[in-house]
Amino acid sequence: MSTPHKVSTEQARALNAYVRLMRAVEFVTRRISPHLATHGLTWSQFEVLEALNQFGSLCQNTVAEKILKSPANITTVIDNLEKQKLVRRERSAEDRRFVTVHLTEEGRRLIHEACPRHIAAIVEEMKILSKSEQEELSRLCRKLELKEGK
Amino acid sequence: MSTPHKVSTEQARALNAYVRLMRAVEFVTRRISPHLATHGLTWSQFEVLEALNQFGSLCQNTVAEKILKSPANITTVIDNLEKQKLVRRERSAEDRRFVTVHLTEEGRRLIHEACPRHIAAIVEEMKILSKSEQEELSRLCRKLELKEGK
DNA sequence: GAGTTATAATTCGACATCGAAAGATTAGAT
DNA sequence: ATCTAATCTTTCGATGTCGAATTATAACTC
Repeated sequence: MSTPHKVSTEQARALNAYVRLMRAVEFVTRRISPHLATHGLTWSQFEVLEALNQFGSLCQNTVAEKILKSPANITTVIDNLEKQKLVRRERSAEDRRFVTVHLTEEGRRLIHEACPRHIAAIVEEMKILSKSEQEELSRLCRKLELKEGK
Repeated sequence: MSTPHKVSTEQARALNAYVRLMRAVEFVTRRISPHLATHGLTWSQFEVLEALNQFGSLCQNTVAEKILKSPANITTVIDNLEKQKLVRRERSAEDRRFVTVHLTEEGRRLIHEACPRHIAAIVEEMKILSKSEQEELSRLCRKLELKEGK
């Protein structure tokens, strides 16, 4: 984004930080992703399984919140996970609008196998940063995420 | 990614930094994106137009490198831009394997209109961080991006 | 209890994304 | 000159992504 438009020094600094941020995520993601492919999982599928493993069975709306995706999207991801028999849908008895999603035994086995490797891959990526650098990165990113001043 | 798996303190710190990083990008992107929609552009379409505006006409392979996407993907994005008459394809005369992509007048006009707003939106997001924080973020992200030690 | 409003999930259409395979073209080797 | 390898683009199939409209259900109001 270092554009031909005239920008002040301050704007250039902000833009540079932004571009670096985007590129870092792009490259880190690219290096981590292959680990998931070996388990036959896409990124979103992994995130859904992980959320179910961590929080227990959830309704689809909650899954969407956890992995920061739209409900419409969750439907298709769950569809594909169900085809692979990694999760099971269950229409709630009390309120029939809700669909609760459960891990199957198969799904639980897979995520228990994939998760440690995934964590290891992430740690491997981040350890290029020192302890204090990791903490500083967390702090800065949290500020960007919240940005309530907006 | 704070998982139920046992992780050491060091792993937890690395994971936390990673999750913060991902979420920050997710939220910042979400807040910036609406600006593009007002110009009828998707994220990728904008990136392609911007690359052409910045570097001049490029062949598709180069566009793919600039915006960090696969060549297969570029084909469809350019297809959609061409439908809107924002870019023009031209088979290279010297080496007919290459397709050079040019901005049309329409495309140039649009990107000149959209770019400043986009930059403003980014600056608005990043200015929650101080000068030195922006610089530190750039430095940390650059380290993550390169990570040649791998 | 009938009508309104709210919420959960799905469907639909458009676009993005990638890997793999295919097609076209060039460059290099012999 | 011909064969081979490399390179650029496209096509194909699968998945993901979203907003908007739709369906099903529940809760609320009067």
